[in-house]
Amino acid sequence: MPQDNIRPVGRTTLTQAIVNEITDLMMKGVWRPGSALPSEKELAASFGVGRSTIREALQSLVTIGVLETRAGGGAWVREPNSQLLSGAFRWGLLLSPHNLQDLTEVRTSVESECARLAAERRDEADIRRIEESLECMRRHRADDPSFMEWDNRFHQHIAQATKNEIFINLAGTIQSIVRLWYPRAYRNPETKERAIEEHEAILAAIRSGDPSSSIMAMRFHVIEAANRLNRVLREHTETGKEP
Amino acid sequence: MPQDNIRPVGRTTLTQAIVNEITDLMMKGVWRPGSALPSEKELAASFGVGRSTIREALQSLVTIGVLETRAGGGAWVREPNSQLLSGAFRWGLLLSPHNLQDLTEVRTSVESECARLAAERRDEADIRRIEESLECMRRHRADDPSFMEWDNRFHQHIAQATKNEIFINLAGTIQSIVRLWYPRAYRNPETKERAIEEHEAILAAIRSGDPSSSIMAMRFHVIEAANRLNRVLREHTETGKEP
DNA sequence: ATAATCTGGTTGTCAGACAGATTTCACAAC
DNA sequence: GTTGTGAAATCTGTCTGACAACCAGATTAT
Repeated sequence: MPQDNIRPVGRTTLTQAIVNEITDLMMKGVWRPGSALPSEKELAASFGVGRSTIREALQSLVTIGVLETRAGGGAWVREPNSQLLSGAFRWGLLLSPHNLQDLTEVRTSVESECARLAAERRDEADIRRIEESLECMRRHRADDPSFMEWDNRFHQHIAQATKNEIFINLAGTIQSIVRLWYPRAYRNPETKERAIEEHEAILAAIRSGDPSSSIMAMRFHVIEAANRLNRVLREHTETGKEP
Repeated sequence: MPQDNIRPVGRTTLTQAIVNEITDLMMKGVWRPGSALPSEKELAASFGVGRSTIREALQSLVTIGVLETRAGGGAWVREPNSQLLSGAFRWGLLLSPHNLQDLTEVRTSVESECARLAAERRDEADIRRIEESLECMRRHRADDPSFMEWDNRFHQHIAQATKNEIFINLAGTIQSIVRLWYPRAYRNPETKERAIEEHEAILAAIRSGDPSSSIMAMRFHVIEAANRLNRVLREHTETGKEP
């Protein structure tokens, strides 16, 4: 029997190991959002490492936005707020087309599932919020930043209609990444008109409560949006530089 | 009218300031992917701070995945890859509250999509790895921790067969959360036998390259596994809260 | 009761030290 | 000229100790 799946050769630095330990403990619910971590000295003693190592690990989590520290006041697990999380990743997103394709696949899957659940669970308030977003998109079709903002909210409100916290969070993460890219797509004015049409179809499907047509409408929209973006990127032969 | 907007007061720590400086320089193209950064000592001198501060900043960027360090060899800017994107999802999931039902919904969606893509893209090596995991599950059906470990790898190898790094990471994160609940499900010995049968069906579907039957097999398995777990939890009147 | 002050613990930052890894480079061997 | 070798210089990984700034709660003074 071939030893194909041995160990991923856990060779790593102590600091990164501590980061993993801490995040594991957070996932296990030992430290949940809003609660305080032990002091650096205690952590160092518990893990059997020096304080510098602990500090490097904690600072990593602060930079990512998972923790918050106050000089003299300890470290705290932050409340979930996808906004700030993704802010930390802004600089890394000089995507290659390959990354964009991976992201599109995930987005297609997650958002179409959101659309399905939304069709099954939406209430009056959900529909109203989604409608409003769409209406605002139409009204601001001339103003790119506003348009994108309402486009974003449209998708976010659909996620909220699922009443599933994790989907809401996933969709929020996706939106905040997608948002970094789409200003470029708007160079082509036709983009926005098509987007509005596709959003109308999605809204109609969710309002009628039909899961499978909601999936299809959302799927179509996400894939088409990615195609439009790809076309713009290719035309400008900008090798995907600054956001 | 309340003074809502008085406090920008950007006071921050030196470490975080250095993180911003470095990322700014990277975005300006001073340090491009593949190039090496100055040594920690030089950076400390240039920025006029201590080496610890520089190290905390660099380690943050290593954790995020923007940099790579080699002991004795310096720090390098990494090529942009999907790991950055995966991180965003991972940290988001870490903070969002996870109850079993929400989690099961998300898991069903993500893993069945993985199964679909795996059926379309799997190569010989993928199939072999998945088969091996299943074989090991059979061999360790008496040892709960080992069994769960191989169960985990089975799912992980399916994710790998998608060749989509974001899905691989997302599935892994979900696995590690799910893993917190499942030791309890094994109190019922029948659980493991059923799991093996369901895994066999998934493997067969993926091996035959049939996307839709792969989706169904995975969907069935995830939902059934959740049902079994719920049954155990209810018997023990442990309310389905956090682990 | 309220305000001022003290106090112990905590984070932010620095400096120095040393082990282990890596690169460099001169030098020897073919 | 190319390749292999080994030592030196450099770098990161990690720990320890130190001190200022800071925060929260207890104590004291008004």
